[in-house]
Order: sequence, then C-alpha cells, then structure tokens
Amino acid sequence: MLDLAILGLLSEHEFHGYEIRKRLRDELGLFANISFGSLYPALSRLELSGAVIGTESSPAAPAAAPIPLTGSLGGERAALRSRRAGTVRSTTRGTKRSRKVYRITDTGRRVFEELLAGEEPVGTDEARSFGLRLAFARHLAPQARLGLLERRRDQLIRRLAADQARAAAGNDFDSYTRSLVEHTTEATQHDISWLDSLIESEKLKQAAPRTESRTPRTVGTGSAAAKGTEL
Amino acid sequence: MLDLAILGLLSEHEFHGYEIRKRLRDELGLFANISFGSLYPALSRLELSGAVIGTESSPAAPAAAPIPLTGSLGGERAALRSRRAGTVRSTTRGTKRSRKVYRITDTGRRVFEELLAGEEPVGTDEARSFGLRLAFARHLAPQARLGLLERRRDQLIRRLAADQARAAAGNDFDSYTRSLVEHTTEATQHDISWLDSLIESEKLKQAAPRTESRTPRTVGTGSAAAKGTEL
DNA sequence: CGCTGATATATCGATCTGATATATCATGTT
DNA sequence: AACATGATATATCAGATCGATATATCAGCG
Repeated sequence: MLDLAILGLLSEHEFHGYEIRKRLRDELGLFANISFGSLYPALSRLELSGAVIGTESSPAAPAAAPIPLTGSLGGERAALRSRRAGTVRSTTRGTKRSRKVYRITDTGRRVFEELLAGEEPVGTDEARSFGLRLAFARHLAPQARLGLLERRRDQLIRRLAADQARAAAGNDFDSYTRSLVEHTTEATQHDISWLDSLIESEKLKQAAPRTESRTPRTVGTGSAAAKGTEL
Repeated sequence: MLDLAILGLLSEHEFHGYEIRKRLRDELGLFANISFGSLYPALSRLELSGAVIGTESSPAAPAAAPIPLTGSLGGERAALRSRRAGTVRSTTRGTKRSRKVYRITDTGRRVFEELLAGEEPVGTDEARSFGLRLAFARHLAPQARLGLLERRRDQLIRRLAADQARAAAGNDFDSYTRSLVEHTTEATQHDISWLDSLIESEKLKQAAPRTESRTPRTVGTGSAAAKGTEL
C-alpha cells in the first residue's frame, strides 16, 4: 500500500520523506496523515530492497557536489517548493536540516509496475487502495486500467448486496442504526454510478483511435494477469 | 475501537468470539471481517481487565447450567442461529466444539459507557468510529448524542475544505485523479447532508416532551432525559 | 467415504497509527 | 533582544489491527 504510494510519487521525481508525507496528504488526500512510523520504515525497507536510493543532503557537507542527479532540475524544484516559495536565501550555509532525498531505481520502477498491476487487496482498505491505483492509473495499459475499474465495480456490487441484506434483515435496528445502514447503501450506490461513468468513458476512450501524445510507461497487458474472471 | 464494538454487542446479550465476529460483519458491516488476530486478543484483554467474563461452554461439562442469562431467550436464539437451524441433537455429547461464551460485567458496562461517551479519535478511521458510536447512540444521553453528531459534522466540514483545496490546487492532475477528487468531495458533501438531517431530527426529538417507555441506560451528560424513537 | 465448507479458537509476522524525542530555522510577539 | 511558536525534518516506540495459518469438530454432499 504505502510502498505503492511512495514509488508512485518517486516515479515522477525525487523527494525526501517529509515531502512525501505532505504530498500524500495534500494532493491525494488518501492517507489523511501518514504516520512517520510508517513512512520512514517504509523508505528504509525500499532502500534496503534496492527500489530507491537515499542520498544524504546534509548542509554541513558542501564538499561533495550536492547531488547532480537527473540533471538536478527536479531536485531543485522540490527543494524550492519545500522552502516555501520565496526567500531566495541560498549561498552556502544553512539548508535547514539534513534531508535524505530518495530517488527511484530501475528496480523500483519494476516493483512499482508490479504493485500497480498486481492483485488489489480485498477487505479493510480496498477503497483507499483503489483510490491510490486510480491516481496512478495513467501508468497502466488501457486493458489493465479497464480491468482495475471493473474489478472495483464488482467489489462494490458485492458490497451493495451485503448492504441491502443488512437493511432487509435489520428490523430490530433502532432509528440510528437504520439510518446508518441506509446511508451506507446510498453511498455504495453512488460509488457504483461513479464507477459506471468511469468505465464508460474509459471504453469510449479506448474505442476511439486516440493517438495521444504522452504515453507514460504503461503496464499490465502482456502478462497472464487474471482479469475480472477470478470471482 | 474494537473494545467498544465488543462491549456494545455484549451489553445486549452474551456471545462467543465467533458469533461476535459474525454479528459485527453481518449486522453493522463496519468491520468488514474482524481478524481473529484482533478479536481473540481483545477478548482476553477485556477479560483480564474484568470487563467481561468468559465461561467455557465445553461439551464435556454439561454440569454447570449453560448460562440462563436474560431469560435465555436471546441466548437461545443466538445458539440456535449458530447451530444453523434444526438438527435438535444435544443430549450429552458433541456440542460442536467448546465455545467460550462472554458475558459483560458491571465494570464492563462502565467501560462501555466511558468509551461511548469519550473522545472520538481523529484521523484514519473516524468514519468507522463514528458509525460504531452511532449504532450504539441509543445508549447515549440526548445531549451527548447531539454532541456526537455535531462533532462528526465538524469533522466533515474540515474534510470538505481539504477536499475543495485539493480540487482547486490540482490543475496538473490527470483525468483519473481529478475524477477521484471530485467524487470524494461529493461523497463528503453527501455525508454532511446526512448529518444535517440527523441533527435536525435529533433536535426535533429533544424539543418534543416524549415520555417514552424503554429508557436503555443512557450516558454522557448528567441529565437523565427521556428518549423516544423505537421506530 | 472422503471432500468441502461452516464453526470455533488461537497465534504469528507485518504493517500502520499516534505519540514522543530531537534538532534546526523562520516568524511573530512582547 | 529575548522568547515563544510553529514549520521543517528524521527517527523510534508501544499498541492495535490485519491477513495468513494452524488446529479441531462437525454437517452435508455425492
């Protein structure tokens, strides 16, 4: 889960831990506020497995060139952004505090693709997981993307059936519980409608011979990934 | 969280672990499928702290009366349900497998009331937590109940602001992410409308001097007011 | 008769959360 | 100038939960 989110962010450009947390919170909003107790261990894990490389960007060591990197442009932008736009101050000293900037590796990209195209978890945080995958859906091949949407729809259909069974069986519910069950059912229905519209527009998009410009490394089609047929 | 759910269920009548899991899954639907790795440790915890008492209901010990309880009607029904309706078989041997039936204590009731009336957690599972509290809201005093609803509404208002900030800031989002953000925003708005209607009907209910019959142990604010609505 | 699936309890490792600690710097307040 | 506050930044800890797995009993099915 978190690995996917981190690699997804880092696949666009490099970040340090704190930035990752902020982006996950402010941009996606899927992880309300990733705990540092999740984030930093996850980064260590990923570094250990070779999916990312962390470069110490300490202020006390201006000796060794401050990480040239991919042309340093992405890093520069990130650093600037983290410095809260403005206050040009740079020169030599005082880069706040030593930050460890993480870069994705080729291995990491492969892991990212596997995670993204791989099996979605069922249960507790399927919603969060789906949201995350959808946010990175542009990295999926059209086929895999459609599969993602349809598997999610199936999940929701099952959930709706459960919701309705609850609503039907619960005659001894008090008014609060009944209202809760009804509201939940409606929310699920709303989710399904949304999925339907996503699926429809996705099919339209794939039917039309769109020779779109930016094709950002799609994944998922080639392999023998069990598509919707697994239920 | 789980403690509250367990105590809430047990405050109505006794259950064994497996039943608790089923009820939480089938009736409330808030915990998709409580893990046994959560449930059994939680029961042990609660037993250790004196909030519940577990009685070994082994098939080899038909001696001690199998817990009469609240007139045994509720328990009977539960037992029957768990036995999958029919096959009267009982006599001496083979009651499936030894079950440990948990009963709430007075301490447990006090803990339940504290948990229910206590601070709601912010962050990750505020939604689940609220749903759970709402399902047991009938045990709260009208004042506390209204407070619960209003605090939840405040949470959602803040969440909506965050959602809208995301939607406004995200011009570089792709269509999938944008759709996700929009859908999330709509869902939050829908939640707020729901809360509004709950709050309104709660206020109406409290304005009317309903001297209803069954007052099931309300908690929260010192005032012991009446609570109607068995609808 | 064995197979599958439901009932029932228990434990394990992994992960995630929330809290806390430590440190640097920018800003605002008095 | 002194001081507090709050953002930036990394790290670690205890506790809760999850998903998987193990074990065992029994019902229904073919």
